[in-house]
Amino acid sequence: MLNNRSEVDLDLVFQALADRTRRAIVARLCEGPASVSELAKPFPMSLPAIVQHLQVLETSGLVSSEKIGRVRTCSVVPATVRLAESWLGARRSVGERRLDRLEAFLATQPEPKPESHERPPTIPPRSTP
Amino acid sequence: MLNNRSEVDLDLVFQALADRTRRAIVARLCEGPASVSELAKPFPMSLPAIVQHLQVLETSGLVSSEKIGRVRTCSVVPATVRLAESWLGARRSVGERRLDRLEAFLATQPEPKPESHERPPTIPPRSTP
DNA sequence: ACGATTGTTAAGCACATACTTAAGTATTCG
DNA sequence: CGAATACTTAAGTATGTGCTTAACAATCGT
Repeated sequence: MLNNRSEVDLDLVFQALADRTRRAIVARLCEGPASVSELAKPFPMSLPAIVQHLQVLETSGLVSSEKIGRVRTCSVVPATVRLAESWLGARRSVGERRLDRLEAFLATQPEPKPESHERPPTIPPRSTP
Repeated sequence: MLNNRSEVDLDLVFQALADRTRRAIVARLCEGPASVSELAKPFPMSLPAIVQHLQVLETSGLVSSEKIGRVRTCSVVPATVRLAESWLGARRSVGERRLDRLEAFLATQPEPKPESHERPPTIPPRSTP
């Protein structure tokens, strides 16, 4: 039902967030609503490019906008930010459950041989053969 | 500094998450490590396609893997999941600060008697959950 | 009414993505 | 050894993305 819809939405939401410019726009809108040209000002690209980014953001549901007169005012949609955040939170909590189980297991072991468990992302794990 | 690097990483992380199949792989790996063909089993696509998805995930830092013998074992990298989550959390908290400010402002308004026919606020005081 | 401001639409281009099939490489097992 | 297993690599293809420039509204101040 809404599971399917959420999945579709998440595609669009994460896709929208997968761009530095769009993340900057979202960050800016979190400080308060802004017009299109106001949003465009910091970026070294054409205004139509920004409009396209805004379309992506609006299609994803991260941003909403309303045009009054000749100025379109954009705002962030917190619920959508929360949607993405909660997907990640759900994954993390599962991982932590697992980590808890691992720790519980290690607590039963007599020799606490320290192993690194958190590495920087791009560095491959040390092989322990 | 590391800000720049984080931004670059976030591009890759959100891009990696912007695909239903890859999110399902991450979700599966949050339950525990798995081999490539084990990961491929639920999906109606070729094994090379899954390998390509895994490369995207590994490049993003969301997944790490190690090959032992002929089987490659993949695991999730919780720190990277947290990286994405915390970016969203930071945005959300800014938005909530704003909402707090709005609510504080509304609290200072003595008479909610609407005698002006100004355009009513487009965003209601309390957001829908 | 005129011109400046603010945004929109359309077309096009270079490059990236999500697959496919086909063929190859190790590694394990009988 | 030889066959099955578990990937890996390469090449091709269709579609999507992130821009650009050019031309076109609509609205506002004077």
